[in-house]
Amino acid sequence: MSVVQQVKQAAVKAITSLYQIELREESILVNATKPEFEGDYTIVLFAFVKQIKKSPEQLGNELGEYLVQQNPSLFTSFNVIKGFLNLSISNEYWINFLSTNYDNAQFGIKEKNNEKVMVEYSSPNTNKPLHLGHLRNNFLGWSIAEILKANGNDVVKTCVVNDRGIHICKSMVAWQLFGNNETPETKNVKGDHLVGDYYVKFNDAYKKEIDELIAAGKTKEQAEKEAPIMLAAQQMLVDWEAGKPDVIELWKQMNSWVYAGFDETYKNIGSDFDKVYYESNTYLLGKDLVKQGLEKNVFYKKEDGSVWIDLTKDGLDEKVVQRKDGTSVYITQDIGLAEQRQKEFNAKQSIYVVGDEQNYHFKVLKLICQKLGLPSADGIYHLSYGMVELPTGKMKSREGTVVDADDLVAEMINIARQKTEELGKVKDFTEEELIELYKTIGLGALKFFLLRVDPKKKMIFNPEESIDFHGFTGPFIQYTHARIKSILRKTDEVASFGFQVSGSLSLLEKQLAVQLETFPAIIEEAATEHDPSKLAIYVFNIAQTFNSFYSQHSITNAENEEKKMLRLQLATLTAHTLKTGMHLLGINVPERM
RNA sequence: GGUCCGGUAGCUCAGCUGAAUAGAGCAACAGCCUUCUAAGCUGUGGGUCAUUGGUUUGAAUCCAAUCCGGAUCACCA
Repeated sequence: MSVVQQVKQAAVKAITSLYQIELREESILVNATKPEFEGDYTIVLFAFVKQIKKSPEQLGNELGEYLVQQNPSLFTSFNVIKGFLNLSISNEYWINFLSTNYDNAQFGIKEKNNEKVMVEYSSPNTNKPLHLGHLRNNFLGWSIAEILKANGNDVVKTCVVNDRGIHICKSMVAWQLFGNNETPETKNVKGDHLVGDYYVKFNDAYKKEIDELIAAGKTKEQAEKEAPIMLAAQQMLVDWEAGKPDVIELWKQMNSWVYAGFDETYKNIGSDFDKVYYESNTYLLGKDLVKQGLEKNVFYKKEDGSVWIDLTKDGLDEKVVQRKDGTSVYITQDIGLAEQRQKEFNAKQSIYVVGDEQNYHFKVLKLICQKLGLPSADGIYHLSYGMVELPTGKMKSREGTVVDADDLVAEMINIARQKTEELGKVKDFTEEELIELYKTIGLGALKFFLLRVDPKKKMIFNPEESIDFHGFTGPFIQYTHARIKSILRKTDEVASFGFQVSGSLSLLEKQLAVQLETFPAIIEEAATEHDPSKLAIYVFNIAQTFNSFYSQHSITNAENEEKKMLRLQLATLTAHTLKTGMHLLGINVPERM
């Protein structure tokens, strides 16, 4: 049990027995004591001053006295300042905490609870390569899945590939028109980039045709509708749905190029999935649910045959769920897929990692599923994240302002190489080790940069100012880990030395121990709030505290053997915690750098 | 227009289930490498927490209004 929990429990007991008042543990506010005051944890008394009808000072003194008396192994002393009861936790408690946990590489990871969670993330379109926005999605999705695993859940990672629709047809048409049978092999370019290039070519040609039509006297609207290349794309979609063999073949061909490209990128950035769905297989799902919904009067039919749901009572609008021609819309397949996955996994939570532009969509999806009575409905959670923008505004593929994922990753690795070479600390590394290290650092910097902020906030990425390697960054934490490992490599005493420390802890020794002790609680918080940034901030704080500790205390040349062992334990547990915490963000930590 | 999200140091962000003098990083400035990795550490300066009003013993945090920025409200996905 965590210290904070123990404090709360003890406080509840104390208040009950002193004042005969029943309190819930949650109603007791326990904070870390501010550094300028004496103590480790602080109970804020104002909340129950009224109920108990005593002055905060009196209450604090009575409570403090009782707590110290009843829990001598936990509390050693207390002081009351205004409405704050500051409690000092005993040295023995921290020392005991360290000696029982320091060698546990799994520290912070919870036991399995067999609760199933589905995480859907990445979900790319097959008409263009991944860009910076997708990276935020992938890193978030992967991280939240790992965090939930660490919190005891049984996690299934899924991906829904949008492999059909008008946008794919655009790339196909452009390739037919301008491609000259070009392939990724003949052009020596990744398949997703090749297909993306034709998507751009389509839009260029489309724009040109519109201009020509306008010059010939058409209105802008007419021109947009009548441009031959757009008509060709629309025809291709019709042909695709009709299963026309040559269209299907081209579609399969081009998609296979894209998948080969995606696989390379995913492998590079560390994304993986337990199950991949393709919209070409799932886009017809949900039709039977529309029928059921009509029978249950959840949906209603208009005269023209289209099917709707009225969500005005829920503060939303009316929403179409089936077109008048009987075909389904986007949300219909999401409902169908939700049902299918319910049958497949029976997950308690379904987390959709999707940008905040779809907030409304997911509100509607959850409501509809609830109204249809799908068992998985209440567990639907939209992990909504803000767009990644450039200083100039949003990224626009048509304007060529998109930051390509592969390019960016390569650039980061390149910067990692430059900086590492400048420092010249790894001259004895083999070529393979260097390549590995540059990737670890470059990708670590990028992932940390994208994960350290609250997911729901939009963020600005400035490609001109490259991502920093100092301060609140991935490499800073990696460096701290490497430093510790360097010390531990030089000593193998830790595992064999059974010791008993009796002296007191220095300020920084204790601060580090106190922070390390909260790791399990931080993982739990990140999991319940679906927020990896909590973990990123925590890991940074640990590294910061360790570095201060490191600069003030010698570990291998400590004042005495006891201190040395204590510090080795602190360092070991710090290394484990940094490694685990970074792993949960999808970031590796090197042994040396 | 309706709904939702955001506005905290020059910049990027924590803090937002109310509590002590609002915190980090970057940038600026001043120090610290014959001692475990200086991708580090220490210190200094830097704030009308968008504005106004309210609730409260106590508000960056809760409520209301206003201003600014964004998203969304398709028989698109």
